[in-house]
Amino acid sequence: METTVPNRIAERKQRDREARRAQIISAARRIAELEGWPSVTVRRLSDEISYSQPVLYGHFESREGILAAVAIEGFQEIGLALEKARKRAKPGKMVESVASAYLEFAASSPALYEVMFSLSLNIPFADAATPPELRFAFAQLLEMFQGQGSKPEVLSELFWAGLHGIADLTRTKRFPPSRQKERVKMFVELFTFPS
Amino acid sequence: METTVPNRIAERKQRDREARRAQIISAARRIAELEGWPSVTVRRLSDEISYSQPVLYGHFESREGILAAVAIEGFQEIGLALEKARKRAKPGKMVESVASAYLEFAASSPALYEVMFSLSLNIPFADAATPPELRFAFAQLLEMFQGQGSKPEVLSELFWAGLHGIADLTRTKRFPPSRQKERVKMFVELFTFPS
DNA sequence: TTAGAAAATCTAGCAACGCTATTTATGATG
DNA sequence: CATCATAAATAGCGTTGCTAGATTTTCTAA
Repeated sequence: METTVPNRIAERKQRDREARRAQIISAARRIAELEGWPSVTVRRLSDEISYSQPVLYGHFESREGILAAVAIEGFQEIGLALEKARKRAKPGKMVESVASAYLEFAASSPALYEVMFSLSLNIPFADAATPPELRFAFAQLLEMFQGQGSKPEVLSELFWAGLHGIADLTRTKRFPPSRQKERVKMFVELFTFPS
Repeated sequence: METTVPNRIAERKQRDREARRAQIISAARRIAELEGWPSVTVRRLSDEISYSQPVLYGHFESREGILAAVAIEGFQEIGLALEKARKRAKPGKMVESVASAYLEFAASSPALYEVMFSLSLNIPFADAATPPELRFAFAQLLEMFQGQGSKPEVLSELFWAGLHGIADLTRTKRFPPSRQKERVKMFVELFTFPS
């Protein structure tokens, strides 16, 4: 009965640690969304959580490691959003529902979306080291095209590419937001096949 | 007959100036392609052209101004490549030809392609201040869908978005290069309509 | 309760960055 | 040759990501 106390202490320490980690990620995300990623500096983050800079490096390898953690959070959220859109869609409206959810996500958190794809992930997607959050998100798109078509893999890749293209070109001001509704409508038609 | 000599001198100076400007852009592009954009520092560039740093600021407002100039060069080149692909395509193969040319461009100069779209251009695309190179490139896509379909504008936007999505997701390792041929084939089918 | 070990945190500073005020060299003109 | 504008270099400012080493805090055990 002597090891229980140290365990409690260790557990509390770990909870504190995790809370602080979450604080860092949350601060990075908030600042990025308000002022852009260049404003997310290590000094600024250390201010934000009221610790000195080296503490951050006890949680993440580098500044980029922090951005990567934010990106993972983003993939988790978009995965859940797509799953919801897919499952709650009215019959025959799945493609439209998922497409809208995707673009809605990208438009409502532009900085988050930006970091999810600007980070040049050195891990190939097919690799075993690919974060499960990323896999789950893509699985939602795959699921959609399981029944129809001959090549669901390739088809969902193209669906993803199209959505990402629209989101990215809108974010970087290449596409006028004014025609967005028309764009989505026609895009959905492209990916809807007669049964 | 006294103003001819100064004129010649002034002309020579301007030629030198333009040559140096071109040198800067070319060095930036080369370094980026070999080592990535973070290696393209102002100090490195000034070394490369054998001038001190402030000279660079006589040509460009900032480091980002240099990247923007490289990006413009990229849009000019992709515009010409797409035009060529469109004009030389065999009958009925225009979509395939242009799509291949686009992806070929992105794959063969990844750093160049990256800077063309990572730079968050604050000028809206439709704006009068939009660089003509960008306009020309998009005009090639617009031209393709002029005859067919009800909304050529929207259709070419979607075509562009799809290609950009494929290029970007391939560049950031989300798409395995192995399936690329299948992807392009199916993509072309999506944008080919029965006449 | 308290001394000492271990863990956590901070201070201070390095090298590299973008950028610029100031000084120095160059080169055309009277 | 002397003058003066122009072109270029030197040197340095403020900020960045990151880290070695000093310092404080926290836990353990006599």
